[in-house]
Amino acid sequence: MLLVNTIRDQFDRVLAGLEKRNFPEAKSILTQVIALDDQRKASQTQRDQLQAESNSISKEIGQLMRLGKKEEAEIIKSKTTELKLQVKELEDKNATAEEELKALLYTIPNIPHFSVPAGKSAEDNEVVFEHGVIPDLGENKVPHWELIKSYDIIDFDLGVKIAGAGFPVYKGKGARLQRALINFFLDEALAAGFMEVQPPILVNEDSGFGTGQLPDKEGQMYHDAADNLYLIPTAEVPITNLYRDVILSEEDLPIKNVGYTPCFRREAGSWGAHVRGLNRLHQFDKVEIVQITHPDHSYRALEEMSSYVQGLLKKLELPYRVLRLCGGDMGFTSALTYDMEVYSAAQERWLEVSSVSNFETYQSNRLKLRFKDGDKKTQLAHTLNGSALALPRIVASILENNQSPDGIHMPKVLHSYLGFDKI
RNA sequence: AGAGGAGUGGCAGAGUGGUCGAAUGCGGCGGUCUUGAAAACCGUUGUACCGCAAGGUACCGGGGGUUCGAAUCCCUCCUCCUCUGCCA
Repeated sequence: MLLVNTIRDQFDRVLAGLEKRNFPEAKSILTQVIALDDQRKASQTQRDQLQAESNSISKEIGQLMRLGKKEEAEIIKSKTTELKLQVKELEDKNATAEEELKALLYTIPNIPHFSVPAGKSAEDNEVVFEHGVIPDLGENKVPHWELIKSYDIIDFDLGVKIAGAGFPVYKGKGARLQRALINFFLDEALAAGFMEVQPPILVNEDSGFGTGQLPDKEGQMYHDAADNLYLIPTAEVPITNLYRDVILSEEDLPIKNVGYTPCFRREAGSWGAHVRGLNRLHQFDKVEIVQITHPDHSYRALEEMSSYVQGLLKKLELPYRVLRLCGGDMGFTSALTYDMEVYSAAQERWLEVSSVSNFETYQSNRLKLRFKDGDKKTQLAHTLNGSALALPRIVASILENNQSPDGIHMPKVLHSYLGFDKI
């Protein structure tokens, strides 16, 4: 969430940013935030004053008691009754203001970076780079949902039987392809200086709030009510929360973590056309990279992460393009997001396989993720993350783009991981 | 899962109702001394909020309560340790 001080000090910039996102009633909400914060400050100052008075009376009573002057102590005791009532009242007022303030701040998305284009929907995203040649499959192109059937490598019906729609079962070479991709992605990330972590895939409420999935995306996550835990929609949640309530030292930065996890998304209400086969699932595998950086270096880190992900796509020999998301299409918590899309030659469409974002201090403010700078002052760090990569659509694209009469050829870089070169 | 014990500052560890934000030791930082280093000695060393500042307030696992006053008493939740049970 945004810092109230940012809203105060850079009101116009914040307002302009929210307008770029088409955030409604921005001005009135920002004004409300400041008013609530003023209220909060006023009631706290008052409370603190009265509490100070009450504290000093208590000390006095303590001294009188020690001297054995019980009667005098009794007399001034009565002075505190009124104070206590007032303090209680102000505390309630303060708590209410704080709650309202927080609730309001939760509704405000991050401020877009200046380079983010204005726009309402995915159509306004800006293509910043394209690479590779789109294969021409001619008349014989077969979509991946048919390929997986004819080669018997991914079984949706079996998944329905044991779990439900959107939970595929990978079999034989299909399963081995999953494992190969995961290992390939992890090895690449290790070579690029990321430290591997294996986090829990169930997280508590605090973690959900820390990275911003809660409160607004509650319905997107599977929830275990018995223990109040959430199945993670992405490894971003547990990995970034590793650093919740942490004060790092400047030398620790940048922190670079990578983790493989399954991801779970309810995708409530988002089924329809274009979601056949592997295009959208309730459970899928993803390798995620996370960075925690000094505020001065976060955009450099974002570019690094973007080229790192592009490097993976090049090694997999997939045609791809990079989009800079527009204000209207960007995630709630992000300041700047690049989406990487691969071309799926039988579906004849671009599929998002990675999303690389800089959250600046939006997450770290919620997470209380800070570092001590050179002047020994604590300040909020910047958090970033990106998929590197999400598997299903990569698989879809590999299958479709490399199909041929004699089978599906695997990208060279995977051969040693797979133990075969063709399906 | 049951029984018992315990959670205090970066770490170790004292403190069981009142000048306790918290002794002491270690570590860290600054300094004296030294050719340099070590040792010794002196000083300093948590976080957040309000305030221009002085200063004030809050925090001793989380939350709630008792009290004029809570690290200390009560309730509740969480976590860890030991024993018993169960189990990949």
